[in-house]
Amino acid sequence: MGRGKVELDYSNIFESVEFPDAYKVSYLANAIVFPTYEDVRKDFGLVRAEYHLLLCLAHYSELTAQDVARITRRPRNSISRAVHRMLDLGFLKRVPDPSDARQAKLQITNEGKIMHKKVSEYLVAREAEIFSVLSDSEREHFRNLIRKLANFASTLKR
Amino acid sequence: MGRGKVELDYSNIFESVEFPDAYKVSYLANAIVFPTYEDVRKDFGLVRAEYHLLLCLAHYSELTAQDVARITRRPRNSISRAVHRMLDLGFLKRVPDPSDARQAKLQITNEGKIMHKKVSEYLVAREAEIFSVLSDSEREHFRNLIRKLANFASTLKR
DNA sequence: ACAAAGTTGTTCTATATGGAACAATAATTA
DNA sequence: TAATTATTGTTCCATATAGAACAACTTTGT
Repeated sequence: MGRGKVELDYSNIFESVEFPDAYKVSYLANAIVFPTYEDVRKDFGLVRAEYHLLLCLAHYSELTAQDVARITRRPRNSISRAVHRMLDLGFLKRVPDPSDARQAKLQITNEGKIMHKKVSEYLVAREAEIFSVLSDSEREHFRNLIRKLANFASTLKR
Repeated sequence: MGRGKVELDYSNIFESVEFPDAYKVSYLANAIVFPTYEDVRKDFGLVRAEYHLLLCLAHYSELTAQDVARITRRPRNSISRAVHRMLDLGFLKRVPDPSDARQAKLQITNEGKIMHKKVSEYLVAREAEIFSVLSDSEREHFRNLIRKLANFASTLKR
């Protein structure tokens, strides 16, 4: 008896940690959000900032790089790098802003929209999978709560 | 009129995106979770895997590096690197496992506990700040829902 | 009108990170 | 027992990422 390996319960820490709610949000980020970015990189060849660009410009018809940095809370230089690659890939086009020579307006191309559609379909499916553990009414509650949290987060200084 | 810059509503995308729930979880990760790791790095000198080690060993008296990798879902090599640094810093001690020469049992030292306490206090305060937007009953609901999601995430293959 | 301060996008650099391959050991199977 | 397969911890390497500094330009304040 007692010779075999003791199987650790790896989820004890969910309850015993000093900041259990924040810990589980962080855990979800590590377990789901970042692996998902990794999947997008492997399957579609886009790193995080690149996909963020695509996503933003699929939802706002015209943005500057700075806008995207603010929307996604990424550093400007990451977005800058991503813009060049997305231009090269033909997923974005860029037109100088005549009213402000510092900046340029970005738009998504048709190729970009096609890529966005492909990635989105993957992400929609992944969302469905993750949230399948919640009932409809639970999911409705979660939606409202996460909205509050996200809206609050969006007011935090960067 | 109409000459000034138009102020963009950066949170439109919260509702218009194809995967609004997952997007907001991801947004929280980018807006809060990762900046928090960054704060811990700057203020306490510990990178993510290093703090994860400390956290795990503050809650389980003895773990292998592999255990920590599984608990936190970090790659083994990140943990391995972190173990060496934490040993150097005197926050951990390591004893070979006589029953399995491949692995070693890790434990937190008193210095490690002190550091853990400092970082935890910071994270507890941060948690309180973030969740201050929810009422007590909302937070209670959120706690239950995020627990379900985290438990589900913990069953996903890595 | 002029100087000072702020903004945009960029490059350079340092570092955190993850994948792949590896040696040592243990477990499994023939 | 011998051979194969799996596991642990590690090193090496490639890359994603963020900070700092910068030039060009715009806005603000005097």
